[in-house]
Amino acid sequence: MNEIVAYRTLDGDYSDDNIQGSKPIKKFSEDALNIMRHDMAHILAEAVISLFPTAKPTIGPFIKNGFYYDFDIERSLNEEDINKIESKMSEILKEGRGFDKKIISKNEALKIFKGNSYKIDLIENIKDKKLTLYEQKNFIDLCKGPHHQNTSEYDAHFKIINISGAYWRGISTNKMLQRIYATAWFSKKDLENHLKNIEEAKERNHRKLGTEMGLFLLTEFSAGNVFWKANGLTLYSNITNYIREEQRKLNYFEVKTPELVSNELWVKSGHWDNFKENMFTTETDNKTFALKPMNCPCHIVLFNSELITYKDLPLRYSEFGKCHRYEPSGALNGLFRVRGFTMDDAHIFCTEDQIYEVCNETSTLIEKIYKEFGFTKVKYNISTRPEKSIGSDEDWENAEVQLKKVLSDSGKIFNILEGEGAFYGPKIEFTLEDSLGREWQCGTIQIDFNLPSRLGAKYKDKNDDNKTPIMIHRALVGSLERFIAIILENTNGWLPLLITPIQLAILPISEKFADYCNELNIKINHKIRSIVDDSDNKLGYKIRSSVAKKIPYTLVIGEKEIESGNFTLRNKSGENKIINNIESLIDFFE
RNA sequence: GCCUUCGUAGCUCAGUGGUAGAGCACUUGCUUGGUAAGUAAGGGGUCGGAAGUUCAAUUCUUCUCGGAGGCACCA
Repeated sequence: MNEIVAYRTLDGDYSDDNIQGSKPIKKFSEDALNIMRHDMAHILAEAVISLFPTAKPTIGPFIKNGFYYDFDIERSLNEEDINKIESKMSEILKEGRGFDKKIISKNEALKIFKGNSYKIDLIENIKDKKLTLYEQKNFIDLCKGPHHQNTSEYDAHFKIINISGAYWRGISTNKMLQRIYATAWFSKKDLENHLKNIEEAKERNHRKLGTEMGLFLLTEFSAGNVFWKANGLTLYSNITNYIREEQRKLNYFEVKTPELVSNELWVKSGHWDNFKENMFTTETDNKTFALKPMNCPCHIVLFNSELITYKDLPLRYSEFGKCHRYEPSGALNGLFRVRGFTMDDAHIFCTEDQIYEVCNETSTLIEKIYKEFGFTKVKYNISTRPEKSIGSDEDWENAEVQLKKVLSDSGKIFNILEGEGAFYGPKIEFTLEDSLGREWQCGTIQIDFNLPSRLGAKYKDKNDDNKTPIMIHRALVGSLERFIAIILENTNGWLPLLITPIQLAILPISEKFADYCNELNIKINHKIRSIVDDSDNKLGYKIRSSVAKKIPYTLVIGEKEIESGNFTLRNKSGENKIINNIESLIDFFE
């Protein structure tokens, strides 16, 4: 039997043809899995067509963990339909299907797909004169392939995951189609494992953890805005305090600027023209105000209020700035995407020559903070000059070279996203990977050649001439709200000791020891975020309850401890550590 | 914003065209217990909101608000 499924070309595409430089794709490899998933998309399409003969198939690629197929179907599919489709797919697989490749002309293709306007659209947009079809027993699809010869070459284990809407060609003015998402694997075990991972991710959902740990509330009274509870605010403050200390070491000036700002500033900055639709506005005293969607113009207002000389540069303004952006209702997503969020923002004013120094210190800071909060896998992207941009060639060239140098000097491997920079300057983006393998773009360093001159920022150089500074926008974790969600899901609520809202639960074995515990709590709670559970419950119950609240340590206090003066510190897994006195206990948490 | 779907007690969720139920939590009593649920009793809900159909709506219909999963969007 043939052990080669298809080929992988030099540019990474899959192909049936062994073009020069291609690598063979072996059976059951990762690439073969993708091809199998694409096979399954065709099987799905056959199943759907057999159950809904008027349905028009459109496109159906493989994706991470599975595949989808978009259909135009007269009525919307329900749970029952899904079950039927799954059964039908199983039937088809039992019979087995071969995928026969046919090369035909455009005209022939137009004839074959004449009832399907979507396929016609695709065919008309294909440049080649010849195109390929893959034909199976009861279904034929326009498809560049490749496919396995026959489904009998493997066991496919699949499951339909969900149905959703998706615009034809991804354009929101086009018709919305029905997208069927499914997952597929070569073994039952892989499938089950994947389904288990989905369950695991649900268990770790930050909304669930937020409720269990008493962190925050999301309510209809302000969709997209967070009500922080005491524990959540403790967490939030612990993060900002840590960042604040680190910034202080780097000579930042922390500032606070208004949330409500006259549109005069937004008109000047250009935000009014470009982003008015995404800003919350209000009319008061016949003037228009907007909630700030970002902090930069406000920081330039501060910069302009003083006489700044070259001796003051680099000048670093930081702000935990509360920003508001109107996000479409469908975009809101727990703490991940909100309408009111706090940026750990800073704007650093400097000269061209200082770009390297500033970006280097910022990059180091970002690394340090990610590490402290438990993220060690970081990816780096540099986005370069787009077609539509402002600023001189020299400025762009200089800035891009310096950004690249910052990363390469510290031994980082990075991607270059050509032309992906903002119109006002290039940027570095920091993406971290969490324990479930998901990636989150958090930190960013952006050079700005535009806004300082637009808002008239000036400093005096050595010759007493007015110069326009370069401004560097910089965020470390990005939105604090979003970062808290990421860190919660990454740790499943077992937050780093530094930031966890409650570090220690003191558990008296019985009421008799409650006073001792409360006194102990008073002695330590200026250094340790501790609570006493003096409820009338048994020890086992109290332990269970503190574990459920994700409190990392407990101290069990009974006759033994009081007599010996020792403390037994229990961690979440039930391991004990003997501590001799209060000082050592405090040291442990510091 | 669009598609699908959901909204019942503090939390997780059952259920019904005749105004509701469980577990956990909570309160009280008993229990004073040594490492993940001791025990009994009790309180608690305009069934997201509005309108409509009906003798009767939490249940059906429409609108609206909010959530979830996607799509689009994300300076």
